[in-house]
Amino acid sequence: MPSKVRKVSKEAVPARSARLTRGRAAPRKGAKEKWAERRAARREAILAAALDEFAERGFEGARLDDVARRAGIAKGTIYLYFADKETLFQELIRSALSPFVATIEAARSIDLPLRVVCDRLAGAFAREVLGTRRKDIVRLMISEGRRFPKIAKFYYEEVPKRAFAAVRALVRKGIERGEIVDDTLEKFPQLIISPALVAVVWDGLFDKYEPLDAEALLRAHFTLLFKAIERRTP
Amino acid sequence: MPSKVRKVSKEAVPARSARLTRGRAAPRKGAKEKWAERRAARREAILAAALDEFAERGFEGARLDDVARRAGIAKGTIYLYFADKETLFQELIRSALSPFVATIEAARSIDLPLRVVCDRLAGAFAREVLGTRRKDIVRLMISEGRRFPKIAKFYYEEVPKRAFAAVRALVRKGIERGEIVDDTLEKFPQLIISPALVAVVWDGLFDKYEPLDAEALLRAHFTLLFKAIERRTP
DNA sequence: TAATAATGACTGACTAGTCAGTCATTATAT
DNA sequence: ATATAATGACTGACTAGTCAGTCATTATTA
Repeated sequence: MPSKVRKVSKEAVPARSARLTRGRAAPRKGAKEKWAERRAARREAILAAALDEFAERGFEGARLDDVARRAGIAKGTIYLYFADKETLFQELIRSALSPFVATIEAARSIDLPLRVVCDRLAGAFAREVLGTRRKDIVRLMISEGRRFPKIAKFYYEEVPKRAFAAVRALVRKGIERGEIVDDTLEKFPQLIISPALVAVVWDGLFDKYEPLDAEALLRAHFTLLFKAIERRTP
Repeated sequence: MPSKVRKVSKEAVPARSARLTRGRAAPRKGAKEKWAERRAARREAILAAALDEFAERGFEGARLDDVARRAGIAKGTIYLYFADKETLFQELIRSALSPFVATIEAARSIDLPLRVVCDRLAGAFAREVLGTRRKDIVRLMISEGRRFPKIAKFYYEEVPKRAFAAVRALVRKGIERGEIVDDTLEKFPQLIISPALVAVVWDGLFDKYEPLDAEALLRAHFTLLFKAIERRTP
């Protein structure tokens, strides 16, 4: 860890981003719900700043002073929205996961050839995870998960458990339709996503030394995989 | 992070494991080299303690007071062997890697059918990495690597770069021999090891909720993989 | 006894979390 | 409409505690 003297990181500071001051002409709306909206917006701002900070320094290394600076607020304000550092971290993971789970559940019921579903998922993963801050969430889980059993459990229930249930359902359907003949993936659904994990880890660790085309990797993976499992048509 | 008050962790303290005091009757040996030996042994003890501590708490979370306690020495002693915390971490990775690299290099020149080599490597990985503290080194690299570019680069040069060179050599040999017909793995050697990475990450993160038989996973992986790439014998 | 190794109390920089006080906004009274 | 009061979001200086790294002292060895 660059034990350098810590830079005072003025970065990304939208200089005192003002209080929760309304900017737009007030539409028909009770004062109460306007405040609720503003609180929600500020909460989001803190979470966004926290993602930057935690992704950059890890849980222990992250400083709430810097989260506050990134969000353009005072440190005390964070504690009006989150009980403590750990709760902030937990809520960060939780909030990032909820939209993702929906995507997973949706995949279960797609009614297309398995091969097509897989190719679409590969694209979606490259676009929606590797191409966004979500990859940082995955990385944070990998890096910090062991030290936060509660969060790890929550993550397990929300992501791999659901994702693997979806994989199993899709594989079963593929077998019933006669598209594929091998049920290994029902036993080890991990085998379908493992190159995706490699892509997440590789990126930002070795990418500088040997760039990796994640989407091509996933495509190659599925090409090999389907050669192995699909009905042979010689 | 269990923000509990930090337990004073008396754990694993081999109660004052004595100074560098010789225990055994002195054999024929110059005083100089005896000292060198003892220094080396103490160095190892510190590194072992450091592995425990870093693996448990991560780089930022690790306390050198605890490393010292685990090693049964005083904190100041650590500084007689390592310049600072970061150097200790770096040397930990470095020392754990050197024996491992030899294994990788050895694999290149094995002269057996590719399938057999792969099965052996799967077993070796399960035994020598997943079954030992080495998996903690891999995990540490995954977790902390981004924050230590120098160490990440070193790791890259010593492990994936060499390992993938070996994979490429083996694949080429397999093709020349007519054992396999697909060169995807030359382009993406990551595909051969990705389930191993999954196994490392899964273990100690989700293992409690859904145990994973790593060796079975790797065997299933190679079975599928070879179905896809080996010469078809219908 | 001299030289070297080890110790552990200590320092100083750093940070999670607190809280008394400020001030923009909203509600109420005139 | 204007003045006054109430609200509660926000602030930032402060506390209490942590921990990497130092060094004067003590122990061991030759």
